[in-house]
Amino acid sequence: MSPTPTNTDVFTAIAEPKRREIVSLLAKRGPLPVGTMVDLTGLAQSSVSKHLGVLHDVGMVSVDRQGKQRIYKLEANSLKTVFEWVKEFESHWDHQLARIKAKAEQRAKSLRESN
Amino acid sequence: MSPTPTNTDVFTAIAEPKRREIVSLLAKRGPLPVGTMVDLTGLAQSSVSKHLGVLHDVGMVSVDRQGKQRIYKLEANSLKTVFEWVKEFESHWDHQLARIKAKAEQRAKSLRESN
DNA sequence: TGAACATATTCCGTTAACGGAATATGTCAA
DNA sequence: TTGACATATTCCGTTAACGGAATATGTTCA
Repeated sequence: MSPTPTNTDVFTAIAEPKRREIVSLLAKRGPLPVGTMVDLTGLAQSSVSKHLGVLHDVGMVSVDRQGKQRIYKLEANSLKTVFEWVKEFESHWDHQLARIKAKAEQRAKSLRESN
Repeated sequence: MSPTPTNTDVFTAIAEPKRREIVSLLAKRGPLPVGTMVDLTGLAQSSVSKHLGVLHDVGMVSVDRQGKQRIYKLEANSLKTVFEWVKEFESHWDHQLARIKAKAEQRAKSLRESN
C-alpha cells in the first residue's frame, strides 16, 4: 500500500533505519558531504542520495553546494514535530513510574511502622 | 521495498497516520474496544483490526478479552524508544534557541545603550 | 574543451503495506 | 444448537518504497 503516507512527513522519513543512521551521523559529526556518508553507511551512493532526497523533501536536512560537493546539514527543528507528539504520552509512562514510586514509599512506610 | 523494516519496530508502526490516531485515541480515552475505534476513525473494521495487530506485535498495545469484546490498552513505555531517540537531538534545536535568545539580548542591550 | 570527480536521476526487479469485501472464529444468550 | 454480535483473518488489487547498476548532470582543473 501507501496511497496515504507518501514519504512526505517526518514520521515516515524516520521509519527507515538507514535514514535514522544518517540523521544521527549528521548530528554527531556536523555537516557532511554525501561521499562520507556513503563510506560510513556502506550503502550504494545512489541509495544515500535518495535517502538524503527524502530527508530534504521533509525538511530534515538542508544542502550547501561547495564546489563538486554537496554538504548536508541536519535541520533539527524538523524533529520537534515528532518530539512533541511522543511527549504527549510521557505522562502515561510517568503514571507508571509514579505508581511504582508510590508503592515503594508505601512499602518503606509500613516497614518503618512495623518497627 | 521493505526487506529491512518489516513492520516490526515502533518507528515503522507510528509512521502510519491512522495508527498514530489510534494511539492518541487510546491515550485520551483510555482502554477501548475495537468497535469504538472503528466508529471514531471511520476505517473499515478489518483495517482497524489489522492496525491494532501491528501495534500489538510491536508492543504498543495490550489486549484484554472481555466477553465478545477485546479491549485494547496503550502501552506507553513502548514509546520511550522513540522519545529517547528524538531527545538526542534536542540540544541541536536548543542551540538555535540559545542563539536567538542571545541575539535578542544583544539587541536589547544595544537599545539600552543607545539611550 | 575534455578528463576526473561528486552527486543526482533513471531504470528495473522485488516486496510488503494498505484498503476493503468477504469470510472465519469465538462468544454469549435464548 | 442456533443466531446475533465482536473481532480476526484471508483474499485480492493497487501502489510505493527500497536496493543497486547504469547513466545523466554539474563542477573543477589542466
